[in-house]
Amino acid sequence: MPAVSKPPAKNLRPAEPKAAAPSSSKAMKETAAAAAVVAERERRRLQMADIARLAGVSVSTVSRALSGSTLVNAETRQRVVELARSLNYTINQGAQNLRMQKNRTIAVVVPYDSTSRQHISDPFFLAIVGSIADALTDRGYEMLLSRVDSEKLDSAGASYDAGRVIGVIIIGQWRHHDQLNEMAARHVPLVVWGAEMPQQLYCTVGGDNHDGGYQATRHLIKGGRKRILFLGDPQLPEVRWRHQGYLDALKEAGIKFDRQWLLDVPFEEAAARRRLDEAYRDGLSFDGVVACSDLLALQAVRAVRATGRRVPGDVSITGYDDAPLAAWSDPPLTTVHQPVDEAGRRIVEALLAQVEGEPPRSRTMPVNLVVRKSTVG
Amino acid sequence: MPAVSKPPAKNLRPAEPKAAAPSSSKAMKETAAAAAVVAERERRRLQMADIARLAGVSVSTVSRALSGSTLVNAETRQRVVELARSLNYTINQGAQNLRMQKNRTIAVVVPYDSTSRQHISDPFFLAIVGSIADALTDRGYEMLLSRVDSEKLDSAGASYDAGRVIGVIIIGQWRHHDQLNEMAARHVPLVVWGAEMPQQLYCTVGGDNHDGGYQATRHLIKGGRKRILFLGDPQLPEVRWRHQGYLDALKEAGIKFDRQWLLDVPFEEAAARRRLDEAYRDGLSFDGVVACSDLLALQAVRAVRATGRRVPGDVSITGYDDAPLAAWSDPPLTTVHQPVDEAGRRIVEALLAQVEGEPPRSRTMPVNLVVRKSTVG
DNA sequence: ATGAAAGCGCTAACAC
DNA sequence: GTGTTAGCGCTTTCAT
Repeated sequence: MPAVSKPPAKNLRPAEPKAAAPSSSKAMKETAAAAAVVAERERRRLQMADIARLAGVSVSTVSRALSGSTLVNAETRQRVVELARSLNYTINQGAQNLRMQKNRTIAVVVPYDSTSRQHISDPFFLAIVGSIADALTDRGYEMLLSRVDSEKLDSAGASYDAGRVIGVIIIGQWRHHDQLNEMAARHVPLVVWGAEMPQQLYCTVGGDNHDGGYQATRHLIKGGRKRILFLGDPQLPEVRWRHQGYLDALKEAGIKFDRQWLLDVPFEEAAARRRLDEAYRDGLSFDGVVACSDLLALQAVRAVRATGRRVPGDVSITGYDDAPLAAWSDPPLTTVHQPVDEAGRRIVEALLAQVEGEPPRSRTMPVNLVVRKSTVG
Repeated sequence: MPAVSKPPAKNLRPAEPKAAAPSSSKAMKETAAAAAVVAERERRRLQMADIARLAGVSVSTVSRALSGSTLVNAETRQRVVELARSLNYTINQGAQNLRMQKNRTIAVVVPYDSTSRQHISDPFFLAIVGSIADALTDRGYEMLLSRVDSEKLDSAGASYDAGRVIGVIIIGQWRHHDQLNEMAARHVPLVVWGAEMPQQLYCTVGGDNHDGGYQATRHLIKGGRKRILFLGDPQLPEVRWRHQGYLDALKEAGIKFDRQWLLDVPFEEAAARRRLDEAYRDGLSFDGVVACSDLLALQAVRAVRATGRRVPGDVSITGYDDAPLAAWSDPPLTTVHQPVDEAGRRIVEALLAQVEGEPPRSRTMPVNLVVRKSTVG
């Protein structure tokens, strides 16, 4: 190679020099063993060039061997693969991804709502995360889990813009319809666990909230209840649908809805209890409660019992989600079961479809009422 | 540029050509707007070169501007930053990491044990995952969550070897002491939620299991119980310690342990129930149960009640973990509270210390007994 | 204050 | 069947 065609090599190392390598490339003709020892001593991360040197072949050959290419001699391949194995060498995924323009990582975001304080520790959300993790693992994708302030949801989009992930899953839509729409408009592959809304650009997967609210209410009515409270915050899309189902069930039974029956509490236990106590103090009279989570329902149970009344004797109460707790509580809760296991699969399915370029398709899954002892009928 | 000094450019694109760019570099002097439009139309991911072209500066300048370097003219910086902002451009993290040799992601692995079937959906493990996610987020790290067959735990090490993550957190040690030791011997920064064991190379963070078992048992004894079963599988390190604590409490009270009192069931509900029913059938007589999870305890409650006996009247029962469910169950469980919130912080702390090169330091956190209604005393 | 160019660890087209 | 080399999208030294 004529000297004119290439400037002398310069020292352009990144901050951390990878190794105190001899400066002359000729001095690098060390023996395999020695090189391994050096690499180990320096505690530098092994790389393809090391394997190549040790195996006495070029990096291309190593690359081909490790990818199982038939272009490389079977025996050579064997040797390289075993060498890599024995040294615990694994292809640097970052470099590979960069070169191949591939990526199999999905962001899963659990927003925390500064107002309602229901965050990642919510058992139902955690269960969904688990279910998504399973579905993703099954399909060979990786999951990057993070918490994000729900006011800054778009920071979830940033990890997409940064090429860090190829799609985003958000657990719960809260009040952030607009932010979500914006992300979708930017073509971030996105699936949100929640309820379908009018004028929605993004894709949601969720339970049938209208039917959930309807079934629970209908069940109470069938049990002879006529003054039924609704416990939840209808500002949240999921809750709004449940409330609509509740209203429809009332109407169907010819029961006129009383504004006072709506107890718009956030997903927070203490607030629910306070709100119920207030209702009693205000002389509100009721014989049924449709709550928007199992924990809320149990708070209602406590509030009712605190007045000397009985559940379900005097007041029937339904929960929502069918968390493990619902089956074991006192009383065991009649509750709307959400299909957590299916949820993970559906969410992942919907996301990967978008990654493949298909248009977003929302999906509503059926829910079913599990009747236990917190209601009569 | 003399032709001799450089071979003609060849087409060495990776599989997906990034854009149908004009072949002459002179033709690339498009206007800013046009370029943006093209990039958008091609739906190619924006990159630094695009921003550079649009801003009329070199990529180096863009790089410097975006990193807030003072080496760049304040006004230029402003312009570049705003341009990037308005186009939702974000530095490609993969490329940046590769170049800078940095990485802030941590693998969190929830093994599933094919034998006992307790897997990622276990509420307690999920809660720990949530707690770790919080701690990691707080410190600016990312979390890669995955499930792994506990027989192939070392695949967790692979993502370290691949440079994908800089450390690994494993939730639950199960029976895989040896595999974990191996990983640690390979210097994979590693923290395991579990119990400390003799001859352990890896770092564990966990509750004080001996004390948990001891406190629960002691509480039963104080309540006058003398024939106390232990429900759990002592093959698991955590359970082994709890059992030891149980034995020590018995000995201290001068109660002789009867081999039959050990009901070695895995963390699986159905099995626990079956085992208890068998015990009754075999004529085993007992007045207390120390269970190794809240769910196990509740199964015990059912089994006891199924014989017409009462809890805690005839049999006192303690749980373990203090899951949300324990407070609401029937009866509310006396149980050993595990410090979930602190757990996440401690685990992350221990891991990052290792990443910084410090030697592994295990940590045992205090636990405390929460007395409710499933025991007398 | 800015630009040119090398190289992070890898893959694949091209030459032999 | 194997080696050489360009380049994935960045950062940083060096030169200006």
